[in-house]
Amino acid sequence: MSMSANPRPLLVITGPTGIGKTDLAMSLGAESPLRVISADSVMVYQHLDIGSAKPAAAELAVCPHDLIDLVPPEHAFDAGQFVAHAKMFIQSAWDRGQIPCLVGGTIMYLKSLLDGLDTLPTADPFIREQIRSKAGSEGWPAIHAWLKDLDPDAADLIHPNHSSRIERALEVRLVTGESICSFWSGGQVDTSIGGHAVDLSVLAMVPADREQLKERLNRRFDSMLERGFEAEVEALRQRPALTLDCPSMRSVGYRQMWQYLDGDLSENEMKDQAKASTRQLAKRQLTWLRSWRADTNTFIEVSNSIPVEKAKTWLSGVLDRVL
RNA sequence: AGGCCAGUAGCUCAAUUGGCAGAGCAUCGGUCUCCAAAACCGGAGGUUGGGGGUUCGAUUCCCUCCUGGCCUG
Repeated sequence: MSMSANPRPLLVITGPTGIGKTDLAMSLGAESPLRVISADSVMVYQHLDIGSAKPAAAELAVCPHDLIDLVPPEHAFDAGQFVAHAKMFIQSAWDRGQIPCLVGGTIMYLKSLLDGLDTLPTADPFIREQIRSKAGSEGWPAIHAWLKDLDPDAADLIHPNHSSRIERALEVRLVTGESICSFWSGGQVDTSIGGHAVDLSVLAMVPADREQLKERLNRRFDSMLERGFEAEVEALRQRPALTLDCPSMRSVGYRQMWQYLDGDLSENEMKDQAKASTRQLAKRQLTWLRSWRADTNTFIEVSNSIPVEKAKTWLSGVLDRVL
């Protein structure tokens, strides 16, 4: 595939949960030929609406989002699937003469797409189930010892308690017979999309005051409850294949509501833990943003209102350059 | 009013016979190559309600005051 001479524009709006990414994208999209593509590991699931802060149907009618409501909640979506779908939607936007704009706070998805993912085998549900059931009876340090036996290089890099990374490394070793380390190219990944180089502009929204963001997140969860979040989870619980082990139900808020409906948490515990998990999510997202592309991203501070004018200035600067 | 119980980290609670005040959660920082709203690692945080006494040494024993809860009248 030959590389196009002219890079094609790709926008990203990211930041911690609840900072106003979606609202800002819709404001910008009203005046420019943007096509919003979600980069959110929870909005991708169907029927996770209130708790994922998904835009309302009326808003989506005005400003369509790709990569929302893509898979049923029983599925395990992952970074690899995100990259494949996102590339397709970005290409489609270009083909229509639109500017694709990734909007979301799942930084690992954005990083996987923009910095590239080495060619590793995809997730294997059967192998994972075997690993997990063994871990359930013997504990993760025992699985780590198993990995150390098969792939000492990978085991040395992974803490004995770090279940997800142990599982992945072991999975790759069992499926391919090779160490996961042997697949790492050290950044020599092709990051073009559909054969086109990407002209990337990232806008990162960060809170001017963390306490203010926390208060907003607390209010947002209360508002979700008022808008029927409990009923949403009740309805999800009617789906036979959906369990607390599914990634969709392990997400912030859904997990705690599920436990509350199971009778494992009191109402106050559910609220407090859901809010705390949301704050921790925002904290981890900010940790990502401090290091990820810290030199190339444009950071704008957000306090009480969404800084639409600043973003418009950023956007017009980008458009002048790329069009 | 009297009696009893309690008061230890932001919260819930440990601390053997008087012997280096700890844990979980929250909080803060970090890690991250296909579950990432996941999983994990690390740090900080205390005049043990106040004051006094005994003791080499008091969260622990004694006195007193304060606060909260329960019981009796």
